[in-house]
This record gives sequence, structure tokens and C-alpha cells, in this order.
Amino acid sequence: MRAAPARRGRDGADTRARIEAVALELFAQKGVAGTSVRDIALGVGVSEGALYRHFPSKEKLSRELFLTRYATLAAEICAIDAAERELERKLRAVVGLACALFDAEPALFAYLLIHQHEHLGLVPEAPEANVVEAVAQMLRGAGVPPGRVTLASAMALGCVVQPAVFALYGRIKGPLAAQADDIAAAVMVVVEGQARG
Amino acid sequence: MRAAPARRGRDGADTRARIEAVALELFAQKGVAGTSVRDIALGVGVSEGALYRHFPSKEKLSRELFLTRYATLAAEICAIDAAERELERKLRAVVGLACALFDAEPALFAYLLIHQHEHLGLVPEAPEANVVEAVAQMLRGAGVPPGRVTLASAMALGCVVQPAVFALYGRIKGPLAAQADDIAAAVMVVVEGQARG
DNA sequence: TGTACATCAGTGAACGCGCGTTCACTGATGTAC
DNA sequence: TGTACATCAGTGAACGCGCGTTCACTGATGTAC
Repeated sequence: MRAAPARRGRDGADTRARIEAVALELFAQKGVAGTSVRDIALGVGVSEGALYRHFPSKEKLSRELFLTRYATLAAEICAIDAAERELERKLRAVVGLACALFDAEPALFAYLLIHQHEHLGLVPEAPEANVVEAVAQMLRGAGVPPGRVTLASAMALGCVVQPAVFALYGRIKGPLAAQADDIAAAVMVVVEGQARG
Repeated sequence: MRAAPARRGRDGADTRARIEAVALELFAQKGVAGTSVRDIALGVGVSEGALYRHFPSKEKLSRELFLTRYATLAAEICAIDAAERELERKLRAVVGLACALFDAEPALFAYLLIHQHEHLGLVPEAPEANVVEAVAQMLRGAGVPPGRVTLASAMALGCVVQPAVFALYGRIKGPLAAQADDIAAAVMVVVEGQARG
């Protein structure tokens, strides 16, 4: 049973996007190892061989998916850092962005969260491609002492990431954006605490 | 090349413990899917078949490893909750416990962190077996309003877990216990912020 | 405009490898009489 | 104490299955003349 009548011709970019979307969904749900190339091909409505016209291997597909999405998020954080002047407004905007992303694309967020450990070793150190560095740069610019930036970044990130994990498991119900103000406030006091030393 | 001359007889409990230790190390390092039964057997110095005298399957092994260790941690948190009266002392003790566990058994901590998503669905809701519930019970008892307990637990947990992830990746250097006071202080202000509403 | 060729997304069958698991067997230790 | 049997951790070879990947081929579209 094929999903679609397999459009022929040169619409390769469309197929590629569908492969990415289906793979992301399945990887988030069942893990990379738990998802077979057959599963993805079936979901896209295409033969297994066709996937290899677009990606050299399953591992490269999962890696590219992670690195590009992770970099996009990092770049958005850098953009907020550049656009806003006050720390509080920066933090509110970043927390709001993360919550909105979670609500809009839960599979993407789940994939980034759950499978970070398979790819984090290959993430570049540039703030525009690395969420951790983007946050660290923001806090450094806001006057957190250099020796405290790393821990402050970790805890700030944790205040956002862990609620997202809870939402993923249904412990926090409703849109995460409904919690954004509370989360931003917590991040603010954590960062202030570290900034003061 | 066999690791040891394969002691015979009825020392099964010892072998079982060695299987658990090797499996934990390998699962933490290379993932459950990335670790084969052959790898574990080789590390223990035993045949693959022998593993099945102690565990019915690789999946059950990984699951039991997770659930028992996770429950131990939860029970320790409950014990602290019962032993201390002041919230601040409770939080300091729990954060200290987590940091000490990380420093003493990084492979165990890494396994719990990285592979939580494979098993979290099967964790019982009892606080004595469930870290999230143990923390929630502690905060509820400390007067955090019921509607805020979940988010407060998430952020408190995040302030500990995320620094641990950073330490795992070498972003935070040295023993995590060196950061315990700063982390406990941050958790305290986050919880107080939620308690006040 | 028509013809010949290049390009390339797609098919589907086949491949072999590594995996988790099984199983008949061994031999040391424990137990009953 | 000696003998016969039960128990059980361990061996190592074999199993079949599912997996990622390959490949010869198809046919629609684009391009040169």
C-alpha cells in the first residue's frame, strides 16, 4: 500500500523536505535506532532506495537534522541578543521563543532534547550555531562575571529545558507558552544571583 | 583473549554485579542500542549465553538498571525530606547528594540522564521510586502552592540536571560538588519565587 | 519545432552483516541418605 | 565418610531476522542543435 501515487520528475526538493519531516517525527517518537530506513520510506511514500538520493546514510540524515535545527535556534537567540538592550527583555524574548517553538513543533523540540547526546560532540563552538554558546554570550554581555557564565548558562538553560521535558511527558499540561512569564522570571533571578556573585 | 580464567561454581551474584557494572558503563558511553550483548560479555569476561542466566534480555537489563538506580536516588531524596525540617537545609542536602553522586559515579549519572527517555514511561508514581515525585512532594510540603508545584519542581530539577550535563561534556570542569553551594542557592530563589507566586 | 541525448528522482529486489537469543552440553558445588 | 543425584553458572556454536545499503534499471524532464 503506497501512500501517494509517487510523483515523478524533478521535484526533488519537495521529497527531501518530506523525508526530513517524517524522519524528525519518527526519530522523536521512537529514537534514531528504533526507526528504520524502511519506516521513513513508508512514511514518505517512497522506496528505501530513494532516500539515498537525498542523504548518504541514515546517520548523516539524523545528524544533519540535528545540527541545522540546533543552529537555527542558536541564531535566533543571537538575533534577540543583538536586538534587545535590557537583560530582562532579552531573557523574556528567548524564553518566549523557546516556548513558542515547543508548542509549534513539539517533535522538533523533542528530537533536539532527547537526541542531543548523540550529536552535541559535533556542534561548532560559534554562538550562531550553538545554543549553549549563544546563551553564554548573552549572559557575558549582560555583565555576568566570566568565571560564573558557564554555571549561570547551565542553570538558565535548565529552567527552560526541564519544564519542556515535563511538558513532553504530560506533567505540564497546555501550551508551554502559558508558563513563559514564570519561567522568564525564574531565569532572571537565577542570572541576577550569579551576576551579583 | 579472555579477561579472567572464568571462575566456576556458585558465585552467581558476583557475576551479576559485574554484568551490571560493565553494562552501565557501556550503556552510558555508547548508548543501549550502540552496545551489543557481545560487548558486555567481552567486558565481563564471560560468554554471551551466560548473560541470559542473569537477565532475560538486553532490554530488561537496561530497564532494570535504570529503574533500580532511579528509585534509589528518589528514596534518598525522600529520606532527606523526612530528616530535615527547614526547606533551605533540605535543598542543600539534595543538591549536595546529586553532586556527590555525579562525582562518585559519573557513568551511572550519565546513564540516568541520557537514557531517561527510554524508561521514564515505566517509572512508578510513588515518590520513593520517582525522582520527580520525590522533589514535588518536598516542595509541596514546604508550602509551594499546589498549582505551582510542577513547574517549581521542573525548574529546580533543571538547575541541577543541566549543570550535570555541562559537566558531562567538560564545559564545567572539576568536581560538581564545588558548585553545589551556588546551585543550591539558585534552586532556593527559584523555589521561593514560585512559593510567593 | 523536432530529434537525440543528458540528467536525475525514483523503483524494487537483493545483498550480507551484525545482532539478540537459543540450546545442548559441561563441570563444580550442594544435598540426601 | 562415601556415593548418587540435583542444581546451576557457565560455554560456544549456531540460529534466523531485520537492518542499512547497493545497484541495475525506468521514465519524466531539461537542454543543445
